[in-house]
Amino acid sequence: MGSEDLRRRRTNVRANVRAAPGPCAHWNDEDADFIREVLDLVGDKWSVLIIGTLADGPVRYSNLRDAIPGISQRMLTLTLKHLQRTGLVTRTSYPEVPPRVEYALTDLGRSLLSTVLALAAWSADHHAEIRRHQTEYDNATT
Amino acid sequence: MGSEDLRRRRTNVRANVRAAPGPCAHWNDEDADFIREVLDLVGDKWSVLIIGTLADGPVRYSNLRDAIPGISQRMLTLTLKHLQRTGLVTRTSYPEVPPRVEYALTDLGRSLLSTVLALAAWSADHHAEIRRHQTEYDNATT
DNA sequence: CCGGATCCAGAACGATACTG
DNA sequence: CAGTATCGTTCTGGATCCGG
Repeated sequence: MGSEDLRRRRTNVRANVRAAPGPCAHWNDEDADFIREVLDLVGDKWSVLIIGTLADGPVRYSNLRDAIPGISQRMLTLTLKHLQRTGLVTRTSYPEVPPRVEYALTDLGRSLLSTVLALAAWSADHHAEIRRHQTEYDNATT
Repeated sequence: MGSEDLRRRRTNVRANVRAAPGPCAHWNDEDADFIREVLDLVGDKWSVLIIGTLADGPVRYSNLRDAIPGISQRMLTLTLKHLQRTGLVTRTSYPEVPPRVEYALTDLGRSLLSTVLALAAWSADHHAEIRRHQTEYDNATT
């Protein structure tokens, strides 16, 4: 693993003693760290897809792989580990033959799901407007 | 192609092949694309910080740079362009000497701010629990 | 004062092959 | 079935220098 070792992903960048003015009125510097941790967690390519797929109940590894088009086994495993480490999903392996492993959302994961759904709703509501701005911007700069 | 596909999907009950599985019960594949666009936009290292800093009103470039500790000029410029392209912020340059440029949130940007605040609240509420899970996971795997 | 341009290290991601 | 190992590519972000 080495460079992708999970526990070293967020090497702490503390020792920030507020030399600068508060960046924002809605959160302080410490809160900013928290939200960035969550965005690092959820802002990657697959996390929200996996969380959404687990919304209805436990799902097996291969079902996840099939349900999420385009994901590689590597990223599925990696992201699941990541989500498991932060306590959003649980992994349960049943000692059978053939092996069976189920992943499920924890209560914490479900609570995040609801706020992610708000973001999804915003995306659906405004994607047309976003597209309009984008093409407008692109035309203005060419 | 339509009716043939439909027939095939119906007869796939025997095989364990979910022909075109929606990945999630809460959004379809197209919605998944939208939310990923928004996450790509907002999930980077600086976007939310900038949005938060602009929450109270227009801010000049150099004030942004000072208010956001650790950001490089390159990333500030880049991220601002990105946000401007999607219509979340506006850029207004005043033809003065010395030059002055102000950035401000659009209505779209403010609407996103409110949903981002929900995520920030979730982060603040659960960061302790997350930390606990992380150390627990790390201890279990060593 | 407000950037643009360039270079570069490291991280994220994907493809493929292999294993208990 | 459910992963791990390894390699290669692409992308991100920081440092630095330059320009209007």
